[in-house]
Amino acid sequence: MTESLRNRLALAPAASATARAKLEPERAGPAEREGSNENVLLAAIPRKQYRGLFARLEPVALTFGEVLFQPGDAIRHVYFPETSLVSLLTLVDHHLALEVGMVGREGMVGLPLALGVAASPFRALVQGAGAAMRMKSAHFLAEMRQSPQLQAAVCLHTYNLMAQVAQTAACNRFHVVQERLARWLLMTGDRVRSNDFRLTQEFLSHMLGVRRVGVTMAAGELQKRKLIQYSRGSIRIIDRHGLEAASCSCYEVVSSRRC
Amino acid sequence: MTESLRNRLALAPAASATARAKLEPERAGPAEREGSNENVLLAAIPRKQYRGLFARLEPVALTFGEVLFQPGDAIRHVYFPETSLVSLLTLVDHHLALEVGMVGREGMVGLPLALGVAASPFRALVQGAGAAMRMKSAHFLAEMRQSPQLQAAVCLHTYNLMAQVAQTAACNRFHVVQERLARWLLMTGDRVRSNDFRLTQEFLSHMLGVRRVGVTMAAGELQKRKLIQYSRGSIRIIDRHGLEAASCSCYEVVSSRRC
DNA sequence: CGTAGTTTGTGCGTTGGCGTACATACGGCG
DNA sequence: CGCCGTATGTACGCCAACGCACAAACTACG
Repeated sequence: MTESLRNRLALAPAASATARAKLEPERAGPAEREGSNENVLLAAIPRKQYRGLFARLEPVALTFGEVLFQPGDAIRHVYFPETSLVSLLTLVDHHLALEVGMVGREGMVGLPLALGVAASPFRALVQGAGAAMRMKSAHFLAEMRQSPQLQAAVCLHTYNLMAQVAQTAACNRFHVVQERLARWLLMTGDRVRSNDFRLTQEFLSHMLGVRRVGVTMAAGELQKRKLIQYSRGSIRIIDRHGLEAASCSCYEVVSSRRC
Repeated sequence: MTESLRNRLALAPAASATARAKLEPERAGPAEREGSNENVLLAAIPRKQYRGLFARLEPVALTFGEVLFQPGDAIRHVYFPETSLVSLLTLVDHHLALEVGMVGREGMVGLPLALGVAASPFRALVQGAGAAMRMKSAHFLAEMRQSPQLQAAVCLHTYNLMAQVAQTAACNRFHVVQERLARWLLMTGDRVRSNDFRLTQEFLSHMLGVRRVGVTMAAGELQKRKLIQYSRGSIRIIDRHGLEAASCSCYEVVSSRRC
């Protein structure tokens, strides 16, 4: 049964329609497109160039559970999350998925294109609904050629992502579920800049690559320690400092690299 | 005891002097620098440019156990392995190391420099003694600016490395030691283009992030199944096909990406 | 308001790997 | 040749997580 559930999620990872509809719909509006919610990579582009660029950027509202790429898919658009959050998953044995990185407003989805490869090795799954900008692949490549600032920002993001993926690898190897869960919640909280989000334990189990029951017990323990609070698909961080203490050192390692 | 051993290796991962000396010394000579042993990235540079480049390339013999970078170290040189093999390790909790990628003649060590960051997040540990070319960081950056071909090759390698790290992450999460050991041996064999190499189980345990005893048992099983043969620091693959069957699917996933 | 579907909780037995300790075997060096 | 350091093998208790099964609670919708 667990197996079949995993299978379902791996092949059609969208949540149920009802679950989708209620996930932070108010964040998806294009109203907040400006200001500090702007994507960091786009912000790196000088304002003069940006004016021309703007015509090629298309605001999109990403919905929870949406899959932007599957491994091997041709990359037609690149995405620049603003208030949204995208998970990068590695698939293995055709039915298991593991999150290896997350991309928010500090990065982009479709990075391989910048490296000259038109296919992603990951599944890109929208994990936090919200706003993003997107651009056709050809346009993005043209912009890259024109803007050294964009190139530099993309390179830095590539470096950070690589470091994040590697740290996640080690973390998954050495740390127990509870620590990893705490880290995941903190990192997600950082990126969506909010302390509560809507996620089921089932979903979390696929991110962390463990059984759903494992999440239940880890989350139960964290709740008992008054660090988080949750019920039926919503989780709230109520003691950020405590949660940092409960998480493994990987959290500060990754988040301190933020530059 | 295990702890203290790990500690020792983490802080001073060089093997004993005797172990070092005997590890494939004949491969380190600069004699084979030419031809199909050449590094793939360097090979991407057109021969005209290469002539000028050559003056800035310095042949070096990498010895087993040598550490090229520690995490956070400034990158002074970049390395282009030819017959040598370098492991990239993520350190965690100050005493545990885990291999997240390996770089042979298909890549370079010091990649972050190409991304505009002068520090590596990894430890780079020479895992297969042999020849390499190296270049001062400043020279490498200059070459990058001059040669679009080199840029493209480096980008492709970045992509491949990212995919490899991610696959390793998932592999470490889902597969048992025996499968991972088989995969590791195959990947190493591919890169040094040989079926036997000199490595202790202790060393392997740090690559795979498991106890030495775990390696003993996994290797014992593989030997019982006539796939490998080993004794006192040397391992030989005697049935490549069988070993592929015994390894997890990650091997073919990663090695098929080779392009 | 009740029912169906989703989400969370609990309870097994099993297992792969951990930490530790100690025993054996090999091989280079005096 | 014999010794000592290094490498490998074996053993034991332990635990986190596994796979599976089913119970309980909540919510949305008819």
